[in-house]
Amino acid sequence: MKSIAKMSGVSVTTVSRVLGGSSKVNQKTYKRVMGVIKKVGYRPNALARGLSMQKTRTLGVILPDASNTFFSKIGKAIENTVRSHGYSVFLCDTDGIVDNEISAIKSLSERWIDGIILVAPRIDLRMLIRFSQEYEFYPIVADRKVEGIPIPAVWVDNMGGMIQATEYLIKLGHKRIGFVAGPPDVFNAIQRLNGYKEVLKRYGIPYQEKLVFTGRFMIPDGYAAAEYFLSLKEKPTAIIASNDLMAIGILKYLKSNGFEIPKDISLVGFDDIEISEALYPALTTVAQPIYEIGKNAAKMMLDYIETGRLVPNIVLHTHFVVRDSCR
Amino acid sequence: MKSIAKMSGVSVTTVSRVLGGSSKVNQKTYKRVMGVIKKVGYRPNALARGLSMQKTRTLGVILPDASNTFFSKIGKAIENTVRSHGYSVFLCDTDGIVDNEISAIKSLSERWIDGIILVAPRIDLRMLIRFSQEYEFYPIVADRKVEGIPIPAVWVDNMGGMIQATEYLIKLGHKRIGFVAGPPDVFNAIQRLNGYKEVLKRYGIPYQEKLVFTGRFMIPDGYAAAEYFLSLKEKPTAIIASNDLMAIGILKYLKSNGFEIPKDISLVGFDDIEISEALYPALTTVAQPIYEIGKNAAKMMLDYIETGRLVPNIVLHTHFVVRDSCR
DNA sequence: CTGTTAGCGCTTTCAT
DNA sequence: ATGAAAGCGCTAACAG
Repeated sequence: MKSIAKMSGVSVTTVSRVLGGSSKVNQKTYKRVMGVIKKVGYRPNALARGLSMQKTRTLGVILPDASNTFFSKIGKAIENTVRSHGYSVFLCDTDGIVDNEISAIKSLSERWIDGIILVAPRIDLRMLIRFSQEYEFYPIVADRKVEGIPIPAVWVDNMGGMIQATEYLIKLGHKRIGFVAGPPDVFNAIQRLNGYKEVLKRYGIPYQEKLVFTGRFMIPDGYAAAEYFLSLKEKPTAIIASNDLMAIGILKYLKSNGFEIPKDISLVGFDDIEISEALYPALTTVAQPIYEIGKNAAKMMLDYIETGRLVPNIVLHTHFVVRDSCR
Repeated sequence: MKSIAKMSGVSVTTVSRVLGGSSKVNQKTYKRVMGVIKKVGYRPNALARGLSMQKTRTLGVILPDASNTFFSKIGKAIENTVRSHGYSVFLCDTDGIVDNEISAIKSLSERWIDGIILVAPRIDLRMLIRFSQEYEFYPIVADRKVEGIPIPAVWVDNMGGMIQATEYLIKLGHKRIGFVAGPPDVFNAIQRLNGYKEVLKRYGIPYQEKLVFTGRFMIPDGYAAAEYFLSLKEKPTAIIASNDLMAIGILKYLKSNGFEIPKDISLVGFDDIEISEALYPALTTVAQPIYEIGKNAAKMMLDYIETGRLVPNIVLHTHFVVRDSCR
């Protein structure tokens, strides 16, 4: 910067102003300086700028599992919408481990990122708020319901989605519905289970523990769940998986063991990831507005940073996608 | 830092030395200062440190599509292996567009990252080398063959993998094999097509353009490909997809149109992503060492940065996974 | 409209 | 073993 100041015969300040698009610069000097900048191919030093401005135009995104399409799509959505506003994104993968979330927050804060978007975090939110104050970043929570805590959040009505799915099955005549739950420490997993329970209650069907199998949202868990359900004396006539990945595992087990879907057993998933439609039979599932989650979280962050004021929460809704895996 | 210097009655320099783990510091002062650091919960400012040291302990990773498990797994592998060495990772998604790759490089270089790992980049490598010199970062290329250009790279023998797949089909008795290619500007896509052609030649089977359909590596492309192949007068008895995602699309089309696999038509994929095994029939495919690609790229980068010297290329190999989609 | 000057928080000679 | 001071590249008052 110093050199380009020299080359164009002005002070560094003026160069800085040209770079910053300040209005207080003579048209002619502006052009001259800009010319030199272009010619030399000068690139500003974001570190120095950040150090000086106390702002980095960089955001952190913390994901439980970047190799899961559901989350990576959210990450992608965030990056896309934020980039057009001149922000860059730091991505951290935590494998769903709280300690990793915490160290990600710390590491991010050392880099003076302006804000952190936590996707489906498991961290205690009071702790998060403490960190955000101590390290001075704007927090946003995505894909987890937040209540009574001043952190802007966007989430999906998981319970409502599961209610719809369960109800659909019951109306189809199913009474014994197996449920593959997610990890009990994941808020969304609980919500989905609650949706299932709620519908059973409404329809006067007793809730049975043995019809619930708990997994960790991965394909093999679904496989194991199906194996378990089919070992039962009274086998379920339908199975709901708390996410599509586990539904895929179920599908796999059923088909390799000679069961036909939906003839012998009905199956419902949750998420509507891309492959679900391509499965055979195409999976009936609860579609989440995946991209929207990320996009909204990003927008909220931009807003939050801009205004410095808490932005209102956003609740998105699922929609039930009927395909060919139930009857 | 200043305040903790004051609190422990030493100079900033000493604090800096304590933080940096310098040996030239009295045991007692070390402990005293460390105590204060811990108590205050001090966090270093990575920006200032970076500015001063001209090193940020941060790497950039540029991916064509972060929402594709294949790439996000690679990204995850990189982050995992690099994190234990104190490095953080900036992830950029380019949607496979060269211009985005270039702006990602620029944006990353402004942040003074120490190195950039480009995964399956489409950029002209001479240009990359120019950038790396101009902006002073260490480049590593992953998942693309690099020859005659001084950029360390790790890639997979795509052609060899496809040769194996094609040969397998031919030995099964197939003569009319449809091939779903990837984008012609993607190096790996060309390599895979070449593998296919090579085997045809070896076995004296004439190469026919109409048996090749070009897609963009996504599920719908496979669907379209299958539709195309089955509209042919002489339909292929087997189809090879250049990646598993497209194979899934093919599977979908075939099954929804009453074709049985492998009875009516055989199918082979490429990549061996997680779902491929869970499909029905389980997909016979060419497995890539996905995690290894990322891990090796990361290690090479660490090495490169450490020694400042070019590290040798690494060529990984596929292995053919026979499952149930061929006969 | 433009330049001077003082930091931003940290590392690193160079003295002591 | 410790400290003073310069400097990394940039922005932001404050003067002019």
